[in-house]
Amino acid sequence: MNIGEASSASGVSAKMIRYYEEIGLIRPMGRTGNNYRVYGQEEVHILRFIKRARNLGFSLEETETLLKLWQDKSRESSAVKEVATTHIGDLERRIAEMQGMVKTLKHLANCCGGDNRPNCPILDDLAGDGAVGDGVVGKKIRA
Amino acid sequence: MNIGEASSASGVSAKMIRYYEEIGLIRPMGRTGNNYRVYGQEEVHILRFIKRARNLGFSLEETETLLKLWQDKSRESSAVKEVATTHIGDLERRIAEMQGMVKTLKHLANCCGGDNRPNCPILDDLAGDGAVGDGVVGKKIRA
DNA sequence: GTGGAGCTTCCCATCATGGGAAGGTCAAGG
DNA sequence: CCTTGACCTTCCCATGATGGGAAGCTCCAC
Repeated sequence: MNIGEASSASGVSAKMIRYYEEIGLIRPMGRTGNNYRVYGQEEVHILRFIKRARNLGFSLEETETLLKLWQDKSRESSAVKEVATTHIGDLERRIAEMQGMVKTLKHLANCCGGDNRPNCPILDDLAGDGAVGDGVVGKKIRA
Repeated sequence: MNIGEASSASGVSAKMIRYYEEIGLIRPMGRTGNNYRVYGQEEVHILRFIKRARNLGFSLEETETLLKLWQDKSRESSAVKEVATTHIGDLERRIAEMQGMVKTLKHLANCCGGDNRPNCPILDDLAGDGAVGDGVVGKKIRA
């Protein structure tokens, strides 16, 4: 199987497969005489594992940890659970931040007529003349 | 006022102030004889506007739009409202995606004993042997 | 006059991904 | 046999927003 086939079989772009190899997330693949990478079912399986972990929002670093745990027969499932629960915490913190932003924005948008008059509470608030407060919704956009 | 003072008055790092100038988000500042940038209250005000928009999760591009609308006396507040509501939609989509991830992860973590036995439903699911489905929680991590 | 704090520009790193160029290779069809 | 097009290879660059740090200048206080 060439990289293109492995790509469509796993849902990971060829570009990313090469990148994952480059950063050591997956082992360098064997090559044919024409220097093409060769993949088998095993590799597709690994790539789909990675794809799913990424879909769940794990970083590549976390994915690497999970991948090693997956391939380690003697691993402790508590280690995996810890990675997962830490990640849940991260996600929930980011969700809460974003919900704060939405709440503030909705409040402002509700107060904003949206008509042709230049008065706009959204801009007034951003300019700091309003009373909604200075950055109360969260300091960091991304955790 | 030098850049350091403007930075602490606005909450925007000196590095970022220079960057905003470089990408044209703010006008190039006048310089003193020693080539130091000089800032006044007006500029601090603008920087705080930017800071607040960033805190609300607006991208720099959106912030630029808002900034122009803010400085345009003849703007229509409907334009501002549109930027805000679009942004609310973006945020809500991302929140929903993340909530899907959290739900799936919590389900998996609940099923995972977290003890020393190597059986782990989280890894089983990531490996694609489980029944939870293939990436149902959202294709893209970031919108 | 000296030390340290602050300013300048310039380059590099992050994280994950995509775009694209330049060149090799293979298969099919004229 | 030769062309065409699809595929592969490596290499460099870009994103978005931010930080780190080096090298060199200036300014102020002591």
